[in-house]
Order: sequence, then structure tokens, then C-alpha cells
Amino acid sequence: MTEAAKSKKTTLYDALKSDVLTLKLRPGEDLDEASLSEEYHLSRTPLREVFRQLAGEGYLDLRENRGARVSEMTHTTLRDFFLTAPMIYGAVLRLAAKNATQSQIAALETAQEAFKAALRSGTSADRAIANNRFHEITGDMADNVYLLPSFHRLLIDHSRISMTFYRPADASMAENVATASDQHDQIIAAIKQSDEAAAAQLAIDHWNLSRDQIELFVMPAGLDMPLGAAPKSAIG
Amino acid sequence: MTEAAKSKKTTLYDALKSDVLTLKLRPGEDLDEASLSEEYHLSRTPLREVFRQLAGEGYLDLRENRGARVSEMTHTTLRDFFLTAPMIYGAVLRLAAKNATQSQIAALETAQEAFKAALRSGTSADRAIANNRFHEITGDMADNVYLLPSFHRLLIDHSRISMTFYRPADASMAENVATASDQHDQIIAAIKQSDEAAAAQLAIDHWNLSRDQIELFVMPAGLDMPLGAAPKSAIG
DNA sequence: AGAATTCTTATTGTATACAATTCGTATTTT
DNA sequence: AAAATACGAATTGTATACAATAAGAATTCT
Repeated sequence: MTEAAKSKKTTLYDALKSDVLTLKLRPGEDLDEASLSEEYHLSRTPLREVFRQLAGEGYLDLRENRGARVSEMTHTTLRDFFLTAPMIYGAVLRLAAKNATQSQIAALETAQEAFKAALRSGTSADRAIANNRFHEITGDMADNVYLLPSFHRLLIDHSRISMTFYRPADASMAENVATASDQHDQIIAAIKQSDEAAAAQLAIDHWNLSRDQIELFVMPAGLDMPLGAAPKSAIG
Repeated sequence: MTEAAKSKKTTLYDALKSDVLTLKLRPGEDLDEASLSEEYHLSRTPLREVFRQLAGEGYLDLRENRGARVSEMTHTTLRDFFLTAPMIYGAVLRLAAKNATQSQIAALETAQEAFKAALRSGTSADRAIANNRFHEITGDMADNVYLLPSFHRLLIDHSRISMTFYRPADASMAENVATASDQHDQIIAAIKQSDEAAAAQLAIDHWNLSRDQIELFVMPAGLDMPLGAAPKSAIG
């Protein structure tokens, strides 16, 4: 039964990660040991170990005598994110272009196919998970223990930010996502050619696209009102 | 007695961290749950939770059914370290110069005094811990959740590398350490003046100094042989 | 009534017992 | 004798019981 038991722990671990990335578990949300323990058929002891690990990786926050909650997204999150991500991801893709193995490249291509499939017929959550998987593989390629901790932390919020600032119905956003897919293809090409400079530049471009998407969300296209119409009350 | 119990867990946590940083626990060394449990008067349950947390922070590696060991230093460590550290630490000091509060600056000055005291009369381990503390505070100042995970991972190996490549008896190395202390003073000054560019440059300088120290270790000063003596074999 | 305090309940933290796996050793087999 | 297998001891993983803390409800006091 240990195979099943280990699988139970891994199942819990993977499920919590996925739920955090897709906002099924919201930032700041409390996690109840007892109910999760029952839900995943696992005692509290291994469950709490999983909590600790996820806290170390930045998915959860642990507070003394007050249980675990999903790590917060504060008002400084977006700013810090876009300040840091280009540097870290530029370095990651540069190293990926330098170090990627053939099997890793194959894995990246598979992940990109899965991402495209999610774009065609998946939910927003499917898309976020597939996208996350793609970037995780570039992290594997970079293979630098000092870079990866921050990179992984960035990927968590990248997924949560994408889930937050996306309206599937918005045409501009749909186009943005298609562009993201194109950039993935270009990233693969740059890595295949060991073109470090191109890979680093694509990292910048990729975050700029994310930033554009957020702008589309925060600053929607103005309503098509004729001049001289009754003014709408300002919000805020 | 929860105050004492919590303190026990914290004591274990701090002790293991310190032992890893000072190489009292060597890279790759196995940790025995039973004996540590006895030594720190703590049952295995909370002990294993501490292991998980330390693993998440990069101090330990956990292997399924095979216990915990101190995270390894491989042959790629030095290279990856000096490849990554200038970028991360440059960014950290830049943000520190931008964001530091008065109380943080006071804490940094206190840490620097402690570092100087360790230089005068402490052991190598004291020096390493004091130095680590100094840099940890600059991390607090930077206050960026995406940067800190990698920064902390770097600090772990910075300490271990320093402990490895240092001979107190070597005059050049002693001078190097004095220079490091001067650089700390300059870092404090740059932060006080909110001089981001200077802070970022000092980060570069500081790692270059570390690299010099390693070179002194790997390539010791030539013996004082008269010209015409048997040539020494070149290293590298 | 409002504030403070005590008591109850729910949740978190720890210890211990037990199950499962790994590792070293001894035995068997070729 | 070398390799393979099987056994046994030591170590790791999990469940459960219990202790300690925090949060909420009820009571008391002013």
C-alpha cells in the first residue's frame, strides 16, 4: 500500500499546487487540516509536511498556531512582479538556450502542443496549467539552483495574474493569447538554435505581452459614445 | 510549556541552519532523525516538519524513504554561483538603496559592527554567520518576494564557499577580508544616500572580491624560488 | 447596556505506536 | 568463490491519541 500512500501524498501535493495556480484556492484563503485530511484520505501528519513544503516553495503561508493559508497577492505584487520577472526570466531563457538537452527540447515541444490544445478547447484553468508547465520546462533547461527558486515563485504569480486578468470573451485578449503561443514557438526555435540573445529578448517580449493584457483588463476600450452625450459619473 | 516547545523547534531550526552555513554539517552529510530528535528533545514529527521547511529553503535535500541530507555542493556550484550572484545581488542592493527604512539601516549598522567584532576576535564560523546576517538584512530592505528566494539560496552557498576557501593564516586573505568589511561600510553609505547605482556596483565588486579570494586559495602565491629553478607546473 | 472575564469549542502542535521500506548481513545456490 | 537470494535490523512514513493554543459564546460585573 505504500505505492498508493506515496501517491496519496503526491496527489495532495499536486492538487494543492494546481488549485493555487488556477485560483480555485484564492490568495489568503484558509486551509483546514481536518477537512483536507478527510478529503484526501491522509492523516494530518503527512498533510502538514506537504503544507511546509508548499510554504517553502511559495504556494502557502504558515502562521504559528493559526494554520496555513494561500500566499497573498498584495497591492505591491504586480509592481514587484514586472520589476523582477524580465531579469529572472531573461536569465533563465538565456541559460536554457545554452544548456537544453534534446530530451528537454522534446518535452518543451510536447508541452507547447498541450498548451495549444488547451487554447483550442480547454478551460482557463487548463490553459494556465499548460502554460505553467511550458515555463517550468524552460526552468529545467536552465538548470541553475540559484535562479530556479525565484523563477518558480514568479511562475506561481504569473499563473495567478493571468487567471485574474483574463476575460475569454474579449477579442483583444484572445488575440494576445494567440501571440503568446507564437512567442512560445519562437522560444523553442531560439533554444533549438542555441541563440541566447534571441531567447533573452523573447523573455522580455513575453512579459511585455502579459503587461499589455493587464492593461486591457484595467483600462478597457472606451465605450463608443457620441460627443455631447450625457456624461457618465466618474468611478473612483 | 508551549513557549518552551516552540522555542525548541526554533532552536533546532536555527541550529541546523547555522551548522549548514558554517560547514559543521558538511554538504551531502546525512541527518539522522532519531539522534537529532534526542539531542534537541523533540519528537520526530515536528523535527520532520523542520526538515521539510529547510529543504524548501535550500539547506537540505529530502529523498523519499532515504532521509534528509545537507544540500550538495557539486562541481557546477562555483560556476553557477558566480554566474548568478552578481545579477541577483545587484538587484537586491539596488532595491535596498531604494526602499530601506531607517530602522533597517540601523539594523544593518549593528550587523556590520558585529561583523567587525567577529573579524577581530571571532572564529571563522562567527565571521561567516555575521556576514550572512549582514546580507540577510539587505535582503529585507529589498523587500521583493520574487527576488528573495534566489537571494537566500545564494547566501547559503556564499557562506559555505567562504568557509571552504579561507585560510586565516594567509596574509592576502586577511587583507581580502578587511576589504570586504570596507565594502560593507560603502554599501551602508550607498543605501543611506539612496544611491542605487553605487549600491549595484558595490554588489559586483563584492562578488569579485569573493572570486579573488577563491583564486588565492586555488592558486597560492608561488614559492619564492630563484630564477632558473625547476619550473612549476601551470594549474589550469 | 456595555465591557470585561470566564468557560466552551474548535483548531493547531506534539508524542508515541505501528506499518512499510531500505540497507546490511548471512545464507544459499551455481 | 562469486552471485543471488532471503533474512533481520535499522530507518523512514503514517495514524492516532493527547496537549496546548486560539477563537467564540456565554456569563458576570459595573
